[in-house]
Amino acid sequence: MEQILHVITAEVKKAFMECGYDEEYAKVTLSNRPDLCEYQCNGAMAAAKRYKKAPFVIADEVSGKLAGNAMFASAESVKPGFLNLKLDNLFLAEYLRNMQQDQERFGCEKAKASKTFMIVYGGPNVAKPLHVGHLRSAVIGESIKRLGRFVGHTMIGDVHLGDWGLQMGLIIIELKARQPELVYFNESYTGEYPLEAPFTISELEEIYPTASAKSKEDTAYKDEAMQATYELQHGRRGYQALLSHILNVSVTDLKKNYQNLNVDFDLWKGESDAQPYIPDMVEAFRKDGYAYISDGALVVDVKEETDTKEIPPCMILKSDGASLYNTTDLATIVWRMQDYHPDGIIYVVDKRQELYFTQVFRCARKTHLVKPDTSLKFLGFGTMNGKDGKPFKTRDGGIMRLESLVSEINEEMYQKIKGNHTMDEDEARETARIVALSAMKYGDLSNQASKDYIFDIDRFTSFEGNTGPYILYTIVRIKSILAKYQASGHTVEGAQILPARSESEKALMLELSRFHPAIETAFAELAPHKVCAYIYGLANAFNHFYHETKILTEENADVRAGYICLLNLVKGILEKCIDILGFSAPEHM
RNA sequence: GUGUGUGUAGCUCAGCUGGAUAGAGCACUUGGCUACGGACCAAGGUGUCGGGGGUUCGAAUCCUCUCACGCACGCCA
Repeated sequence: MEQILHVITAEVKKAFMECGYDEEYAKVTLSNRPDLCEYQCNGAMAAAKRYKKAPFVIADEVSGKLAGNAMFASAESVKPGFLNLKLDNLFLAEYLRNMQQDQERFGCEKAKASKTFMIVYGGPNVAKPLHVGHLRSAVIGESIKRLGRFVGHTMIGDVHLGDWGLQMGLIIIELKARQPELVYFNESYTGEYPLEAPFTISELEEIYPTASAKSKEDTAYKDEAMQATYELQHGRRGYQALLSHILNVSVTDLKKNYQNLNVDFDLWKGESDAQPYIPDMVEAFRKDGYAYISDGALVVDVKEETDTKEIPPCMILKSDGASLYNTTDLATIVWRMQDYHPDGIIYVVDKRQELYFTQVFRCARKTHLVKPDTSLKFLGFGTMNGKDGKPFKTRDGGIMRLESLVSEINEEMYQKIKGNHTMDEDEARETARIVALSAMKYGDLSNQASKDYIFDIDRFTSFEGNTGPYILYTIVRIKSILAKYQASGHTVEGAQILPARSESEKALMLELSRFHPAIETAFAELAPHKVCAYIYGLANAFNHFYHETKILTEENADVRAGYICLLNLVKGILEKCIDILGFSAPEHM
């Protein structure tokens, strides 16, 4: 269905034209003075110059045309030249009834041109546990993916594993030092390798840091690791078998961890999947004259005349002929285009990599890895800081594992929930987990992604203010009222949303009608925080209404049923929005 | 050095892309429990929007200069 703002604008445009003014001045926006009106149009002031009339005169003429229009309760012109609009209660109620017809999308139309986007987020490394630095990418990426799907696009999420490079060589030689007798290290072995991995995930997580530390002190050890990396990348059988063990063990563990965050990926591709595409791609760069040797390395120039700063060339091969991060990322674009033909690729990555990605994007365009109309979007996010404003660390200054952070919040939430209700231990634990996830995700998503933000457990887990738990609490409260209504034997059969009977009800209904534009701009700007801002406003409007209105004890059965219909819509939209944000509400809390 | 981002109430953050008196939450003060879930609601005051200049009917928002801090700048990922 048409957005309410468009419906109103169309009506105001008509009035402008009937008065002899260009319809471009009839731009209607949400009021920034809710005490005066609900919607406003400032076009008269802009039109004043062109028509050489006082703005007030123009606004007056237009408001005269709108007088008596069934859409508006009032349309008045004010001082300098504002046009202040209030909606008719019946018009608004009918609009909401239409929204309610559609319990899936609430009348929100799908994008006219449905596109396919690949969204790259997560970015974990194999053999290394997830740490707090991985949280934002996962949380933001997941919500953008869901937002895009709701808006009507095909979103393909790819985790993009870090499974290539020196880290693999390090693991291999450390494993060799510990268990030299394993067949993987026997070069003359030609048989099948065991199906079972020679290590567990926790061993793996201990092996890597140990090897990494050794390599920093022992250059011979590091050389050996580099040699192993080289051999792995050039097809040594035993090492490749080890790589697939490492991958299997890691991915199984990663899936479990992401599942706890309600994050899932369509593709579990990694850097290693891009390797087969590198030789041909590099050869083509050479042949087509894009790549040349500079200081021994193979590079592609990516500067543009409009640059305010010298953009260094995009390096394709190091002077020793080895590939690097850039090479892998470009080759990844090759298979993405070849296998999925996306209209765009969205990278949800730490914002510090912005320069690097502009190089990659320009290189991909210049060398025609992507079509001219394929969008390459860098969605850079800021750092997650502790309460001291510095990057989030454990108490002793180390890097905190994501698992530890999650269980800390779960515990914090459990302490708040237990004992408050007639919930058994298991239910309380599960509820705490659900609410804690909302606290963590909402705490992150309610900030602009591109900015650094302060991760404050006490604030995020609070049930008051602009927090996840507050939103969930509002939903749970509505569920409780609806359940009571049903239990009392009443039904909403044949009932519908009625025109507002109070200020707070009208305000609530206006918030509901803003659902479509809120979602659409959130996706257009890749800004989940706008969804948060919307539901916070909606939850506030509901609580305000709830506080002033007797719902279940309302004596008029029609009015009562109308309230229930309204509550159903509020609940439906809140639940849809938190689903888009990537969390859910419990039954009780 | 070059580029880039940030700077809004004591704290944490919004500000619909130029509009009316700059908004929320936390904290603080006060009031409201016959609980449709009080984990809530209502009321109260707090600002040189980092600073100066400019553009215009009108600027937190656009331009310019400037200060502070962060970040990035070819063989790491």
